[in-house]
Amino acid sequence: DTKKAGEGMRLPIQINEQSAEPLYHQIGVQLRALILSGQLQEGTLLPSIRELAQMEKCSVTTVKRVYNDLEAEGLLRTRQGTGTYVAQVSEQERDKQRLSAVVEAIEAAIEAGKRVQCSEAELKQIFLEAMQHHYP
Amino acid sequence: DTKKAGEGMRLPIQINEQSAEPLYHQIGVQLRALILSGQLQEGTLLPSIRELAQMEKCSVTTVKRVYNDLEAEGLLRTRQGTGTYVAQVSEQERDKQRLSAVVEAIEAAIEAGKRVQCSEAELKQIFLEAMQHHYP
Amino acid sequence: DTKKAGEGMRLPIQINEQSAEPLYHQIGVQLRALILSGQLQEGTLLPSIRELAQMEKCSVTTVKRVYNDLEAEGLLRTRQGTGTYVAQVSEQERDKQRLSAVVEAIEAAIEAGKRVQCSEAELKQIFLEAMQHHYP
Amino acid sequence: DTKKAGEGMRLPIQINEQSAEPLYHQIGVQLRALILSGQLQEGTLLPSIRELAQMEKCSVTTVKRVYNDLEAEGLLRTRQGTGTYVAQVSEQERDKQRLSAVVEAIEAAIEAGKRVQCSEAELKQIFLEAMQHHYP
DNA sequence: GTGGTCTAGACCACC
DNA sequence: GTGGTCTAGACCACG
Repeated sequence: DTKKAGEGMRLPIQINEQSAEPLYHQIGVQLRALILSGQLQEGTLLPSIRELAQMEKCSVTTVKRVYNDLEAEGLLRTRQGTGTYVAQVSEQERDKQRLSAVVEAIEAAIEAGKRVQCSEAELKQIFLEAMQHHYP
Repeated sequence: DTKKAGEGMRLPIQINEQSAEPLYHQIGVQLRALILSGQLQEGTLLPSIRELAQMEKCSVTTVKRVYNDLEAEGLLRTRQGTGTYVAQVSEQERDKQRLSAVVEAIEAAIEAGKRVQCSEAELKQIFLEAMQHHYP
Repeated sequence: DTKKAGEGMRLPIQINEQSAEPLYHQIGVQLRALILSGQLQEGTLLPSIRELAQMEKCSVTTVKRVYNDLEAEGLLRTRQGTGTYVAQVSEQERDKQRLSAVVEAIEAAIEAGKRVQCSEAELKQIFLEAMQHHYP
Repeated sequence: DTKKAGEGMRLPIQINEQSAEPLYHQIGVQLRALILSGQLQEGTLLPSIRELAQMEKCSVTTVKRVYNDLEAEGLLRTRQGTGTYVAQVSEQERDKQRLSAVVEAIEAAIEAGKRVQCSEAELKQIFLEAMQHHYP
């Protein structure tokens, strides 16, 4: 009961070559989000490390590192000779993890605001303005 | 008209040993915020590199890098033999820079939310909840 | 004097999908134990490679490897066209092999204990406690 | 308050070249045991990845992987430019982890015994005999 | 000096 | 075909 993805399966992952953020981290963040948001469902077969490496124009080792990290987090399941699958995660656990990165980022933003002595109103205004750009 | 800070001047800068964020970056972010928010006024004499290194229990080269970076940004000015001072910055320029880090952080948070397919309402709720913790 | 097993013969072999242990190894360990403990007697006809592969939902090459390994150990015998049988093994040889895996596992456990500087008493307590769970 | 280890610090780690066990795993198991058993105390500076690689005659990348894994487990703490230290772990957490590998190994041994239908007495005898060799 | 990332490629094990 | 390990070396970032 593992869904097979087509051979040419393409993950919507975008690499920003300009960014100082490490490659494996960029890929990891996006793949993690795809799983936690349910865009990749349980049991889905991911591209092989070689395929994804080719797609993202990076080394096989780099992709392997991403898969390793996500497996350590319990989001992926790897079987030698077979491939790498989206692991079973409890609905509860997934919901918990889904927003954790967002909450952290919001907290960080608010702390940045407090460091420059933003008022509550000032922060809210910045937030709402940014939201209008993203959810018009 | 350069105000002298006492020898024992202490900057309210906190290092988080646990964080993976580089030392020079942690210090830089906080010192920049102190200047941009007006907590350190124009002309104020900062602690010498050696003094600050001792206070923060880090290497002098680390502090040197921070002072260099902020000088390059035009926030600090170093005079040979006298020390490092908070530079003159136009009100307009300061206001512009003051919130830039905050805006960036908010943008990053919203993008993290979109990656896991947060709705507008969901994001707003997370933001407001976090705000309540910081501005009770 | 070779006993025939019915076509639908089912071996009590359980695959653990979660384990990182290779499939052929999981199957091999259990089949070997069935033979060495006498639960499968001399001359018994085993399921065909294809049958066992179907039962365990694995590849025929995996089962083939298991049969090959056990044949190399002298526990199985394959006759072209007829199938694979439990081989004749001297009582003495079987007794010797039966406990070898157990002894090895016990040794490994004790060495793990010594690495974290377990006392003799500590190790004995752990062992006895675990035994109580398995032989209540 | 981090204890400095002498430059030539040598860890009592033995590699078995014959074993099929991966290098990074062999090193990891032993280093983990040194920490959990208290032979390496909190704050101790470990050999640099290059030093340890030279000592164990393996690649820097392999050592890095070990340090990464143990850091992910919370046993090590790494600071760029500075080195790798034994992390602070609560007494309680350390005690819990210290025996977990041992318990697992004992469980595995007992299960191996049950597969070949060992009696309780038989298993106990094997265990006690093995103990006599290790704690004479 | 330290660690952090990335590569290209080798060789092996599993299915 | 798949993943798993390991290497040697490059280049960068931090203190």
